[in-house]
Amino acid sequence: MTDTARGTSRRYGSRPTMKDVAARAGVGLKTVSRVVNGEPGVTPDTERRVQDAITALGFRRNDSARILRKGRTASIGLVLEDLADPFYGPLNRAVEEVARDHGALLINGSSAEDPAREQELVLALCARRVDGLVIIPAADDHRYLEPEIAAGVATVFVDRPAGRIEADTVLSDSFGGARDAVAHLIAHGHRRIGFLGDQPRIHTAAERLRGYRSAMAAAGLPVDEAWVSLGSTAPDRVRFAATAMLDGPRPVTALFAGNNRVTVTAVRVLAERPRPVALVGFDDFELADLISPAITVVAQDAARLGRTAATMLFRRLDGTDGPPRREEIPTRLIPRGSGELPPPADS
Amino acid sequence: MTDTARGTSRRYGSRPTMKDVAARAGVGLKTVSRVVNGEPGVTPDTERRVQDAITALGFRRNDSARILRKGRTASIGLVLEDLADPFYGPLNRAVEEVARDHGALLINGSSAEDPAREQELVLALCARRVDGLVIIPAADDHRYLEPEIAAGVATVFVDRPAGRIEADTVLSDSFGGARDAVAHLIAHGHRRIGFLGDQPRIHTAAERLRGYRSAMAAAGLPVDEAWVSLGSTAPDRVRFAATAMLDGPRPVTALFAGNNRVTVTAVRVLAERPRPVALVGFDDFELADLISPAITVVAQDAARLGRTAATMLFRRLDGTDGPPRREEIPTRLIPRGSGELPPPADS
DNA sequence: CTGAAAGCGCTTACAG
DNA sequence: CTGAAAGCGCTTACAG
Repeated sequence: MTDTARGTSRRYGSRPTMKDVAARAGVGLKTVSRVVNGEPGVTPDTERRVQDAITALGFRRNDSARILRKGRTASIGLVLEDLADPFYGPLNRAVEEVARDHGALLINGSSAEDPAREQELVLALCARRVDGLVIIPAADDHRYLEPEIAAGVATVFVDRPAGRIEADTVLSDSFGGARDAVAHLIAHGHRRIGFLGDQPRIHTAAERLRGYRSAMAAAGLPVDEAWVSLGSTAPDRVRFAATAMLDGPRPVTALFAGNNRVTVTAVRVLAERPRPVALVGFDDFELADLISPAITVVAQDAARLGRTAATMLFRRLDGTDGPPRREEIPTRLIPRGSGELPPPADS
Repeated sequence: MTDTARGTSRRYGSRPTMKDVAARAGVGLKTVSRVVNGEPGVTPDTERRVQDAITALGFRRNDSARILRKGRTASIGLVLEDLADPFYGPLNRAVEEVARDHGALLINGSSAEDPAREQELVLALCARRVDGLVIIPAADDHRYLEPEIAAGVATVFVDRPAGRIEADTVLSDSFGGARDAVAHLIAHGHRRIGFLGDQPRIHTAAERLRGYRSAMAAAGLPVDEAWVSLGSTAPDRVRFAATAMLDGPRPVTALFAGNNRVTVTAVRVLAERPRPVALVGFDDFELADLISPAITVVAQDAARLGRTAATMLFRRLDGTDGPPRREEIPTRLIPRGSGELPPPADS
């Protein structure tokens, strides 16, 4: 009886619609819509009949259809470098929480640090008509987003700035954090300090290098270019670069590692060496305090980066106008031991 | 001129549609659809006119509308406990990669270990008509999913089994891994071994406890119930429980920690104590080898869990029928030092 | 309080 | 090769 009322529509994979519910309850489509959406103007009796039909048929409103009609999709996209990178976990979670507070779902994906893949993913999200985007960019040219932004897709860049367009941005203070880290090493007596950084086309890597140079210059210390190595964070490359600095003609007595992955490899390299070398790493990581010596770091507040970006996004969606904004999140130096090691007496 | 052709539809926030493109190119709607979807049967000249209109208007196909008509949404949902937990990062990424290979987007969210929130999130995803779901369950009753599964939503549970329904499932071998860990400690001379586990209603926690008991029994060792503590993974609770076992009337000489968060706290507790205590942790974690002593772990292959689950999901979507399947992913004991410490001579 | 008609932006099935 | 009509499952605007 139930099935017949809906014709053949009970076959596996198909779902009842409001039309089916209306037919079963013996009411109009709009009345079902009213009940489903809790709108007023339905008698208790009618409402109950509709509710019964909903339960009997296992109806669940198709939000895709609703979205098509309403305009807003109540979903936002988050594009980051790698969902598996622990640094982005708290950021991801923070964006999710803000989205949830605004009743939105979160679609996310990894760019794998590939500009083409970033663009493909971002445009796929735009085709799905996400209301907004939070992007940790891999590309350095985002002009491809201009038509989308003009069409109303709110966009906020986090962790790294947008390339060749003006957009809302939330960044950590990479320059200041790096400067503080190197100044800290200098204050502990170091004069030859190595910088192990990420690829120079990445904004944060460039900023951290700038902070390194600024601190060295402020202390009147010359920088031997053999002490600066930027490139992939692949362990082999970092290991090679660190070893070259430590065993070169003018060996460094301290290392500043430009991000968490570099720090991890640096820790491994230093653990194998007979004499201690000072180390400060950009980015905090779990158990940094349990390694011996405990690792001094410049900590970023990844959750706050995400929260700030998502909040900015929803503010735009709520109608806040005005020119693109840039917010900077401070970093914090956490001394734990490795950054307070003195240079060797004979250096 | 361009704007006039589309009437007022160029206002901020609105987007051109195929109808707009058709009008501008002077062709029918269906011809635009053909060009946009690369279907055959369009003369090069017509195609060029349509392409020009697309470019001029900044048209991007609305995939939400397309989805409504086509049935499949080309998106899947992933519900896990906490996007910020590093254990789930590789799983998340693996699911994303498989989804991407199948042209699907990934919507994900955290249940925060709250059954109500899991259900709310899962049903929201069903309302969006995701094609399938990968769920790391927080709830222990999933009958709420029965109508959805009957309606064709493919569902795979990972890391923990579904509650009170039959469903495809991918699990790590928690029992075997725990048994191996405890047997390893026994082989190194321990007879009084503590188990620090997660909440007993979590399946993996129960399985690991079962593995602990099995290994003790197999070696003919009695278990003092003061050596078993299950509960929240909050550091304070774990610290309290570990301390009680270590300082009790029959002090343990070794600890088996039931997951990564427990292990981290256990490491901290042991680092503060004068004499070494053996430790094996379930779940590997970064830098476990750099702590002193390096931490012996039972490693799960989280990426493989995710890959297997997502592959199973798309196989169902591709039409594979048959009863629910269960796959078990082996674990691997990695001796690094902490699990090979002998008991104290006077024990 | 209730419902029929039109429309969101596409695709499907069909006819020329 | 091309396009008009119907429909996916909802909501909006309106009329009774």
